[in-house]
Amino acid sequence: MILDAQPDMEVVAAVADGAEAVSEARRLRPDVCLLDIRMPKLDGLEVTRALAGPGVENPLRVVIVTTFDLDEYVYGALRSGATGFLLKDSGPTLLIEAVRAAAAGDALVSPSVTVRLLQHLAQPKRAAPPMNDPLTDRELDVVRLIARGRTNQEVAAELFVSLSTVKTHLGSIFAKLGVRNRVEIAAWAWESGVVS
Amino acid sequence: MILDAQPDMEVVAAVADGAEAVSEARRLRPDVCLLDIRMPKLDGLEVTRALAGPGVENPLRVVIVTTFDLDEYVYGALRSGATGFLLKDSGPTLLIEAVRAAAAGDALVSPSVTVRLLQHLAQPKRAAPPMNDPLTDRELDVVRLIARGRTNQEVAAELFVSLSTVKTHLGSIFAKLGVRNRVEIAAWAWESGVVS
DNA sequence: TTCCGCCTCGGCCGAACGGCTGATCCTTAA
DNA sequence: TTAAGGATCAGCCGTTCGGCCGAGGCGGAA
Repeated sequence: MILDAQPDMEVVAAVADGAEAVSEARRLRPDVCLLDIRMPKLDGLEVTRALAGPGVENPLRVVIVTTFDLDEYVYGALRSGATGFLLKDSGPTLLIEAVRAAAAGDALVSPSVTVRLLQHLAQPKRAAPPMNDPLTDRELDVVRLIARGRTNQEVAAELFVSLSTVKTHLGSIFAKLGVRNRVEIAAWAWESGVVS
Repeated sequence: MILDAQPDMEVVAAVADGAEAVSEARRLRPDVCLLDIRMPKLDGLEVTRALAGPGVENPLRVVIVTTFDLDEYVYGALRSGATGFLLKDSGPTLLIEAVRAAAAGDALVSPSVTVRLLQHLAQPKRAAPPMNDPLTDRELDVVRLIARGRTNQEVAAELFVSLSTVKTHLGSIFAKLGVRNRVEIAAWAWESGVVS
C-alpha cells in the first residue's frame, strides 16, 4: 500500500515464499525486489544470491526488509548482493527512499544498521588486548614478513641479519603479544591492520 | 529552513568556518552538527575529529553534508567519527532522516555513497589466482583452524581425527593453494575472507 | 659515567612441521 | 561393476620452529 501510493512506483507482484520469489522475479524482472530474511522454502539470503549474487549475469536490485537485525544477516545479505537493508521499524519514508535508491542503482541501509557497519569500518586497527608493551620497529619488520609466510631464514636474508637475530626478535614478539606460534603472529597482524 | 520547518528540530547556530564550528559546537552542544567538507580555516574532517573523533570524551553527532563524494573524503569522514555522510543532491527527505538518525545515535549515508561502501565490503573474498581446484569442506575446516594459530595436534583434537589425517589434508591444501607453509595458508585465509 | 633498552649474534635441544609412500573405507559417477 | 575422489590412518625422515642460555655493541637517559 505504501509503495503503490507513490506516483512513480507500482507493485507488480507479491509472493508467499522464497521459491516463488525467485521464479516471479525472473519472469517479471522488476526494477526492485523487496525480500524478507525469513521465508518458507528458500531463505531470503539464498533468494538474494539467486537474483543478485556474484555470477548472475543480469542481477536484480534486492532490498532486504526484515525485523531481524543480527549482524550475521546484515553481512550475509550485503555480501549476497543486496543493495539495501531495512529494518521494519524504519518507517515508510525510508522504505520509499530505499526503493528509489535501489531503482537508481544505489543502496540505502537502515541507520541503526549503518552505524554498526561504520564502526567496523572506522576502526579496523586496534590490538585486541590494549598491549601494555608495544612492539619495536624492528619487531614490526619481522611481524610483517612472518605474516606473509616467510620462514625465519628468509626473514633473516631480507632484513640482512642472522637467523639467531630473527629468532631473538620472535621470542620478544611471542612474549609481547602473548601468542605461542608464528601463525598467531600472522593472525594478530591481519586483525590489527599491520598487514593488509 | 528545511530543518527549522520540522516540528521536532531547531537550528541553534550557523557558522562561517571550521574554527567557529568547533567553538560554537562545544559551547552549545547541539544534538547534531551538520558540516561541510570544504570550510575556511579548519577542514570539515578536522572539525569532525575535534568534535567526534577517537579520544573525545563526549562526542557530538556529526553529519557531513557536501557536494564532494570522493572516496577519500567518505572514508576520512567516517573514520574521523562522522555518523552520517550526505551528498547535497540527496533531497530534503534524506537530510531530515539523516538528522533524525544522528540524533538517535544511528547513521545515515547517501545511497550513492553507500553502494560504494557495500562494494568494498561485499567482495573482500576472492583468491588471487582463480583457483582451478577448490578446497573441500573438510580442508576448509583445517584451513580455518590453522589460520587461528592451532597446531596440527590441536586441529586433530578439535576435528576428532588423527594427526596423520590433519597432515594429509594439509598436504592437499598446500598443493591446491600453491603455498609452502601454514602461515601462507593463514594469509590466504585472511585475504580471501575464509576467516574474519 | 652508568644504566637501560634495543639490536645483534651463537649454540643447544626437544617439539612441531612438512614430504613421502602406502593403505582402507565410503560414496558417487560412469 | 568398476573407477574416481574424498576422508581416514600409519610410519619414516629431514627441516624448521621455538625455548633457553649467554654475550657484545650502541645509543639515549639518569
